[in-house]
Amino acid sequence: MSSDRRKPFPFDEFEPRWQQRWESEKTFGSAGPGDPDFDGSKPKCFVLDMFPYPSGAGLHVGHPEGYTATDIIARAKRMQGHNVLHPMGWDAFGLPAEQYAIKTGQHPRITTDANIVNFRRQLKSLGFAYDWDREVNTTDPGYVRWTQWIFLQLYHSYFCEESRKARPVSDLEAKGWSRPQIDAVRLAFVHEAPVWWSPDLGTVLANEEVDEWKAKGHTVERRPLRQWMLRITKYADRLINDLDPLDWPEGIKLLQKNWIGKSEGAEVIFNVHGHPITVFTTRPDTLFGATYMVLAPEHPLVSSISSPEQLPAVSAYIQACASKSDMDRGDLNKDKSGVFTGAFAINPVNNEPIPVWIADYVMMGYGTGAIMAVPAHDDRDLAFATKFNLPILQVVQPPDNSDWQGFTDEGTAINSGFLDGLTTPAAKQHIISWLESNNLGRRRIQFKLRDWLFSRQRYWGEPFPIVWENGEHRAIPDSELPLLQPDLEDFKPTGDPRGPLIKATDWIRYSDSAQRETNTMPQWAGSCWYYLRYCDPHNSDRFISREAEAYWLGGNDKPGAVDLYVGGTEHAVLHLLYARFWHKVLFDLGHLSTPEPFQKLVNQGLILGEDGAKMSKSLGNVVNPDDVVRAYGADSLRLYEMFMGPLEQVKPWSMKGVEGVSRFLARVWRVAFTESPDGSWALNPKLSASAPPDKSLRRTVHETIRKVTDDIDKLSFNTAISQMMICTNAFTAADVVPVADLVSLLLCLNPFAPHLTEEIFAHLQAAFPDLPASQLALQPWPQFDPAALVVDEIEIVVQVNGKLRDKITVASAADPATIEAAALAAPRVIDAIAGGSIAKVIVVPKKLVNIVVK
RNA sequence: GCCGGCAUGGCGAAAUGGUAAACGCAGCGGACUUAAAAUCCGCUGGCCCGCGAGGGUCUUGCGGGUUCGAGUCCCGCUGCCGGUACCA
Repeated sequence: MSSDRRKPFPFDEFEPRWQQRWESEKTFGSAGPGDPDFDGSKPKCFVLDMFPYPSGAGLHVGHPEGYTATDIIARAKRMQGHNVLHPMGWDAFGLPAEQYAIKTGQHPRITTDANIVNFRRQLKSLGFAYDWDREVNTTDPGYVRWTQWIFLQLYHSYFCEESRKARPVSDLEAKGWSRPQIDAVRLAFVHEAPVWWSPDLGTVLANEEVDEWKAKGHTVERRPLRQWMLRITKYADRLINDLDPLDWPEGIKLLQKNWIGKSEGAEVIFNVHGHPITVFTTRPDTLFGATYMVLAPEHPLVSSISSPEQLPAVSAYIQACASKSDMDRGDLNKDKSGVFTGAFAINPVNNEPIPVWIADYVMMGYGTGAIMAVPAHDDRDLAFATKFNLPILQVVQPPDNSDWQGFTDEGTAINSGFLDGLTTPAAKQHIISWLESNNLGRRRIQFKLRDWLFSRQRYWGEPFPIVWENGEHRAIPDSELPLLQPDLEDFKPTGDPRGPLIKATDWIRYSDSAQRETNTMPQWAGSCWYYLRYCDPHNSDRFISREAEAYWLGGNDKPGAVDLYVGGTEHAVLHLLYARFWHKVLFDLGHLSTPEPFQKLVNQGLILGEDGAKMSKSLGNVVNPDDVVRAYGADSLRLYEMFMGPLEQVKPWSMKGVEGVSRFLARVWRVAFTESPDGSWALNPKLSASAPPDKSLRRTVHETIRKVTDDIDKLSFNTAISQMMICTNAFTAADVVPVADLVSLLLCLNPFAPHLTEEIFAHLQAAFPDLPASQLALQPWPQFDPAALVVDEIEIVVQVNGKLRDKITVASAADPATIEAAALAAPRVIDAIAGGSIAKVIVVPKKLVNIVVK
């Protein structure tokens, strides 16, 4: 006895055997341009998983959910005649890997490699049809080289405002631009600004990452540092507009749009004792209602405009804000604070003086760091004005005459001079024209999106291919790529904002007068373009060959390159935004033929623990895929995860459910085999190659082919599996099973449960030599016969006033008049309409009759 | 607060505006077995009527509406989950 539980079918024997065969025969290799077996006549299909972060914990059951879904699509598409690209790789740089290495005291190279070995073993044990020859690892020198090369593409480019595209900075050099002018417009640039610095992680973080690491218990503070930035804000418009033609969940599109945060409004220039101060507002129509102005405490003009009497209070307030951690600012959300500067601004529309305050509810990082406060029609301004007794002046009349105080929607302008009587949108247009013609302001579109903070003070990431000389940066030549990080015994963060690479003195020295940049790139760098590398993973001349790019990523008249991308929602605004940005830059520069990376995106839902709570070590409800494979087999795990419910839905785990699908697979097994008294399996005698056709069985089989084909297309795997269960139950109940029908089911089931179906089919091949010689996975997808679906008679439901009263059976070809007559003649219908008069009869062919009685 | 998503049996769920609950889990009964497991067969939303076959009636979070007909479409709520937050 090898196990405490008797196996319902010998998966533990045949699953590893088939996995070895697929590997040694390279069954799922995909040939692209340049490869020997390439067949360019087949349509391509690029089916992509979000590659995992190889953590020390190994795979959890959430990984195989998305991976099984794409595996089913990839296998089915291959059987349907597509040339399928279905690869896997490792997102192996980054903070968690380095934190793990620090914790275990081992070099991140060692721990990362060990984790990858474990992940690869686990994925292979699930029988995924990956082309393992295309495996990529973001930490491989051959990969790092091209990550750095792409960075240099950004470094050597600027955003051309006329063409709205990235262009090489050499264009600007040709026009005679100076070096500082060019540095000021590069897509990759150096900037000194307040950034998010985490003292205990010893690095800065991107805006998008801050929450994640705070949630893990790390502290984050604001600190001015010189950093590498990527000018993603130039792409804000395109990143919003280009979402439209993508087949993404609307919720994810919205999340990105909100993150980019486009606001249309105006800049208005106020005069404050000779200093022009510009504010940004989305409601220029309320300018007459501005009763005070607020500057961010960090605003550069605060000290110069403050009156001598107010200066001590102002300085104290600025001091207090600076020491306030970000957390405190968030928590004290609604409780407004602020100080009067003693200065007055002149409202340009009516020359009224209004007091200028500073308050931390205005942030330096958004807009101009200054606002005009309209307390009557803005919640925050209202709270502030109420607290500090500032005047509140109505300038918008609500359409329904509701309370104007705190009314923030659109209405009609009042108390607004020349704007009076205009609707909010009309007033906006009018005032903007007025401001522009008087040089007092202009139309302005403002985004929430900030430029991407791209440098980290860490060891485990790609070094920047940059050297510094005489305070000026420059790129190292492509021939020096990849630039690998030096081998450091001690790679721990130092707390020095230059990062741990500062310790590698030999490595830093580039020449007598030039030193290397010591910052490294964030984890996102590698994941921004890995899908491109899969198309041509071993190319040492280019990041991807022109031919491979055109074939795998272009050519289907869609903006998105990858046909299907499946992964979790957690990347909605990080990876998915960054990758789109890089893709667009490479597209602009002529390296790619599509403007978008991912045509169709699907988010798999979270799998919860058996108790309905999120799986976590502390709750002890984590399910390890290895344990499930050991007890039930890979096919059962795959099938269960697809049978649980719709892919996108959040759903709880159930071991009983795994047992249920495992029982189903055992029933399929027993259609093919019967158990001999000695425990061995022999071919089921009810299988027949020459069975007389059984019409109802045949109909079930063809209905199954039809439904499974449709459902796979819709990614509706749970209902496809239901149908295959129905078909299997029909086989179990039948006295004779035609081999061809069983093979049809096996073909349908093969993408879901590849090991079991191949094993059964191999035995059928031995017994029935007429069957095709190849594996199921290499055979064409089954076609259903519409004739087999035709039935002679159908049941029609008869309703009276919408209530089910009787059922009648009619010939399937019966015309509506015949159906109506039969319905009216049904005995229980006659009873139901007795005493009333028939007002109307609705006949829905092949479905129902509804008799309306009065 | 704002923006999304969801709400159907004891549980996971299914249902192009057309028989609500397919399929699976759990439960109940039966066959096989000395017995158990496994397997196979059958039953399984609530209430009411009937010894029974069967029949009636109610039921998709709540309240309205559109329609011959609504789980599905529209309006208004409630609850849960996710995202986001002083973004002017």
